[in-house]
Amino acid sequence: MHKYRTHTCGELRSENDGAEVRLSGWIFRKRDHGSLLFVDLRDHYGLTQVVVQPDSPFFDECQRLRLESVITVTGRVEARSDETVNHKMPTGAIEVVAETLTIESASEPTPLYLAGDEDGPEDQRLRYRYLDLRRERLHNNIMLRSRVISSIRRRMTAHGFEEFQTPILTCSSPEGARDYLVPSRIHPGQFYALPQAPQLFKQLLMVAGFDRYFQIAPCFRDEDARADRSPGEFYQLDVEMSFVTQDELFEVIEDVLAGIFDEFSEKKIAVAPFPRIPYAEAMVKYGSDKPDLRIPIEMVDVSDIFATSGFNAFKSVVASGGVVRAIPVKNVASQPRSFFDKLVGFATEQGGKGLAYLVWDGEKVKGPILKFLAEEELTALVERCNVTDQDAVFFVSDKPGLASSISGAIRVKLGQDLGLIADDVFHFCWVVDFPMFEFDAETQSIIFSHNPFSMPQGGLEALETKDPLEVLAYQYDIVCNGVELSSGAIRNHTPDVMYKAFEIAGYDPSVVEEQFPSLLNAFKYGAPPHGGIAPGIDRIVMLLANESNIREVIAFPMNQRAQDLMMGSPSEVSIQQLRELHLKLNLPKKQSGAESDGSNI
RNA sequence: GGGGGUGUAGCUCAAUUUGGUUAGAGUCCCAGACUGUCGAUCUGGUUGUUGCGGGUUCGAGUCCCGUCGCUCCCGCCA
Repeated sequence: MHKYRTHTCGELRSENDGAEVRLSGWIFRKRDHGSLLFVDLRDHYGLTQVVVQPDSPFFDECQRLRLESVITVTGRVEARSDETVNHKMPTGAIEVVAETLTIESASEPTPLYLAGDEDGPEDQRLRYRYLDLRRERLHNNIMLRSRVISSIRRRMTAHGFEEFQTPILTCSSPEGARDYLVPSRIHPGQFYALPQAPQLFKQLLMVAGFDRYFQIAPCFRDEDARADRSPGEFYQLDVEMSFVTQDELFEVIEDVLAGIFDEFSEKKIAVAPFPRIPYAEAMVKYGSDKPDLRIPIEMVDVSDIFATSGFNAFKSVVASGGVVRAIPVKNVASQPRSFFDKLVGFATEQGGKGLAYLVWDGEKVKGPILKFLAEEELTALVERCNVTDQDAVFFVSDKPGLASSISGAIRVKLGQDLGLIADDVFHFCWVVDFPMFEFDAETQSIIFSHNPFSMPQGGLEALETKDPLEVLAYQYDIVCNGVELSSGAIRNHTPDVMYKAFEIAGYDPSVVEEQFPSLLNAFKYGAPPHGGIAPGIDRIVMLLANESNIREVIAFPMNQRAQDLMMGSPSEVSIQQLRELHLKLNLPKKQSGAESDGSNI
């Protein structure tokens, strides 16, 4: 008989009745009847009830054992009598009557209670992550993650992709987020950087002729956390393809993602091809470049109708380059006054100057701005917004950018408050045709709006002849239920277009040569047209696991302040280590309090 | 860097309007009882710098100021 187990704790059924078996696992729960003891033994695979009889020599010992102790039990499988079958457990038809018991590892009382549904405090959960991971929900999330990644590998390989590794110690790049730096011992004063993404390497692999690349790639960015953004590091399904058009790439990614979501979720998935929404249209219709298409509300521009109206507040905004966006909502005429007032308050919180609205209630139209509108303007609004009885239309008027973000926030809020967001569906879409450049109000200059490596639509000619702010890029995002899963692009693979694009963004050719020497040089020796994308693995698993915080799908996450409470990182290092690295600390003056938790480093 | 929420026993939470005796309950833990439970049950018991520091007051968990932790958001995230 195997030293530890003949079966797992999720395995035994009534067919095993009478078998002599051995199980090992953790004591999940105990029910102590004084002269009869039930132990629910748990391992990775499940739970099995073990019965300890009063005449067992180890009865007292087992009684004293605390929950979460690890034991090995040898005994006989017995089918339970009809009244004692537990239908809630897969192994509920049997139990194991213990004949011998070995204590592998006794447990102290645990700082987290593992047999309940309630989460403990976040810092305790992180500090004792190995205990939290024993709980079913988290345990399942991590297994889901493993299976998703394994399925991704199968699917990518089936599509003809090869998996690569790229360096973790690389060099700092001038664009993007803050880098994590690693000092060099051999080269005093010089640093490696951890890659924010393997962007340059994957493009160089295309130049090297490998054709179809993928990697489950760790990415490191020193940026602050959000609920859906783990600080420090995260994983991408990094993809790059040669000789590919945008549509071909979409087809591959749609197949992989739809396949994954179909395999690992019961929710409905909008079938491929996913809708393709131009960026400019998304900003008007949904007020966002990551629209949640589950919300059945679409905004419309009504600037022209108000431009000539008697409502001076809006009229003047339009006259000075602003817009008016209408948010039509079905069946809200019977909502109380407070519903409308609260929404006006919300609009102000979002930075709006206010929120106008009209309500169609039977024969009557109501609303604070009604008196400013002529009959034909009202008719035009009804037509433009597809208004029917009992509908309301909200109006936001501001500069285009603000109007989009405010109306977008209102759209999401309405979706939530009115319960319009179906939670049994994954609604994917592509947002395409992002602008190549944008105007930076702060520096009063033109900057890259996404990344400088995208191919401008129309190529060199577009860059040379069009208004830079009108040039679109082969730059796209894939979005699911309002979550941005990834950006991607067809890349610019020619030096002359690269020089020109950087010139428009105010960079001298020498700057391009200095900052991206590897890519630029590589492109001088024959580079294939190529493009790619890099969906976030953590976010995909988060959606599939129905979790609202990304920590719930990461085995060992950091807290919001980028600390690993379990390992105690980041931490101080010895003077000797610093000396070898030619570093001298220059710590901030203000050392707070006696509390020494390393947080002021 | 800024804004919001929160902090009471190991854990989950309570403590009445504007502040009033020795800060309670469940769970965990400890002891005892119990042969069919499955979140076992029953009896008894231990557990507190009310995050920390200061202030107002005859009196502070409660009010004020500061500070710290956790968290959500903004900034940031090619």
